[in-house]
Amino acid sequence: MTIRDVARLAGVSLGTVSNVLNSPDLVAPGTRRRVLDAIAATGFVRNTAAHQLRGGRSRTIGVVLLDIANPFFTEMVRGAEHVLREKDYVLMLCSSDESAEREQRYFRALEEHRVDGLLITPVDPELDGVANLVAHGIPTVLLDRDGGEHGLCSASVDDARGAELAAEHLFELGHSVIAFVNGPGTIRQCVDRREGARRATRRARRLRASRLLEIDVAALTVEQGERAAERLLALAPRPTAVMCANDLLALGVLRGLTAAGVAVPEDVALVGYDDVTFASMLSPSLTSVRQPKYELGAAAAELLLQEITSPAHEHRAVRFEPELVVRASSAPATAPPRTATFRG
Amino acid sequence: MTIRDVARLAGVSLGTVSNVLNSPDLVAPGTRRRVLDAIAATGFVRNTAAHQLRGGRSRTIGVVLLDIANPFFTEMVRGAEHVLREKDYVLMLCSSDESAEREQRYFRALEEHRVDGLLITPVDPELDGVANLVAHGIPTVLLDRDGGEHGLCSASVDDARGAELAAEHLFELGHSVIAFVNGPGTIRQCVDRREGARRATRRARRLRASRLLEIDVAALTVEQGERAAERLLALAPRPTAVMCANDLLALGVLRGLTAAGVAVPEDVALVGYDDVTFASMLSPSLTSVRQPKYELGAAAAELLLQEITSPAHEHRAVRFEPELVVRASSAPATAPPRTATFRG
DNA sequence: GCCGGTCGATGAACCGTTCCAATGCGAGCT
DNA sequence: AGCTCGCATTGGAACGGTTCATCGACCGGC
Repeated sequence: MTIRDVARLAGVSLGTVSNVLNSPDLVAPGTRRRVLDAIAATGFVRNTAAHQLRGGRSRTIGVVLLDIANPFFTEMVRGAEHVLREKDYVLMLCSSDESAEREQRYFRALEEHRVDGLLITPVDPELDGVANLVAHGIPTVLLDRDGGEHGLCSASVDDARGAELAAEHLFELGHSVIAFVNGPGTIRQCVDRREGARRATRRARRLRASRLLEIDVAALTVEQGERAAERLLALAPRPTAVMCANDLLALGVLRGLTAAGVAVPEDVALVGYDDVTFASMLSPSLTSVRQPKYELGAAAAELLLQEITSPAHEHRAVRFEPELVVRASSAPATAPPRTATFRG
Repeated sequence: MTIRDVARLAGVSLGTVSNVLNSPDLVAPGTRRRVLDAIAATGFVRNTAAHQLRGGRSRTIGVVLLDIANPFFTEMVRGAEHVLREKDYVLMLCSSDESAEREQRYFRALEEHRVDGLLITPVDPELDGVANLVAHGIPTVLLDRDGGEHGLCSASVDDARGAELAAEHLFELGHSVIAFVNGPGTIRQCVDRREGARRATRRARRLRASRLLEIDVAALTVEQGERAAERLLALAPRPTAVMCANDLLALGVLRGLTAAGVAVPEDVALVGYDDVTFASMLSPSLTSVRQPKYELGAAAAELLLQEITSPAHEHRAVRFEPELVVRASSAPATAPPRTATFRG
């Protein structure tokens, strides 16, 4: 069913049908009626490819994520989708699964599809793959990465600030020795969060003796958290509070401590990071740092729309503030600290 | 950068460039070299729209989900993506958010984009919106819905069987009175799971006195689970085992029982459904019914590929078996049943 | 009766690629 | 030399819409 079939049925030229579709006010009401009837009768569906070929936009946005099954990313996608569907955009969603080669393949495919813009969580922190796309003039916005230094639009969260909030919270509760169970330095987020925790510690030290004991683990998993709990119990001085680089680690620590007979929050206060869905469902419910995921995606989409519509465009790196959600797992320090509770 | 620019630079006709791209063996090695060099020099990227217009496929699959932020769906998408990316397909992902109107809008957009096929979790169980697409001849496969009765391909899980497994497991552990905390009858899954639980109960009754106490709640949430726990404790005869229509309910029940001083699994055995990530992380770790989500998506994608490539195609409704994952929350019944443990 | 202007409709060019019939050319055969 | 054959390459039509210059009809004014 083409525009030509519609024209024939309505007894007009194909140009007129096109006008009915694109600028209806140019067409006389009677003719317009007849054409619309013919469209309904034929079940005509406009062909985006032809539209696009003649110089129009593709009404398509490419989204390349590290992992499509990760709720953090999908919540961002949801935010982006809600913004973009208002403008009749459709998302082409690709999961690079953290493979640079696969990412490159997808970039290529999206370029061939002539997407109007791209939302990317890049595999390579140096943005090698992305540079190519930008050089080709495809509007691009980074997700969950600061693109400022590369002159790109981006929407990201201040990870240092999040860890700072967590540490600050624990110091303010009266804890003076805090353990920070952190992931490997190869992960940017871990590096940033360490920086934030240290910053808070430096500030706390001005008020009273304060220490941050850093415990690095190999991965951000529950199992690693359980192992970290064992190491925690052997520490001297023994921390009365623990913060973790993410909620899975925190859950592991919680299990490890509970198994060893250490009560949370009575003996040790615990704070996670990410505020995943189940954080609020644990017993005790977990204090955690929430990232504005939906807003992140929505903001990135807005930036992209701006970049698409206005060619001369000032690149902006939007940075969001994380939020500390205080729940039951973090209680004030008992005075004096009940270090005796630990079984070395 | 078009194929014409490449042709000019290489000093050949545009037909030759097309041949280099599509059937390289038709072109003399020397010429091929020159053309490839020219392609590299110009940075030429093939335009899918033009390709598609000329009669090719769009290499695009539309995926319409109820909720893109729901891990159940995204895990399916991951399975589908892994299959489809091997064939150089890109996914157009749309979240209907359970709105029929929005779903319809997306269907329309995907049709205009001339997707080669569709993967759908339909909003309307009667498939009103989908019928239109099928009539237009767009290959369509249903996800997580049985399409057999509508003559459609589909990949779904046998929900009745899952609940049957759960109930069977509890009866086999020696429990004779089981409570089933189920969601509203407007949700297909809840209806099917009820059916399965009843089936298992009928069978258990042949061996010895067995009862299924059905407790219906308004929604599949943690909060509703907690409320259900209160109702559970007031039941007579008192169940020694509880199965739930999903893991959130189970978590709520767990919290409710624990708060009332009832121990799981010592006093009451507990089984969930879905096996969400945190099910294994709870204390006690939750016995649950796992659905082969990834396989579901992958199978749907395979079916779709078949339907796309072979025009005369026998529609198939693939049905997966769920799997019971036994963990710590379900223990054998103590004999005689320690109903005294309950505080009415 | 002629002119200018407006409104509505027309049709051809164009977008970038694919596909196919046609062409050119050299080798091999009679 | 004339012919056929095969290979490499070419040129142009086609895909389905959009855009725009153009055209025709009609009306009012002089």
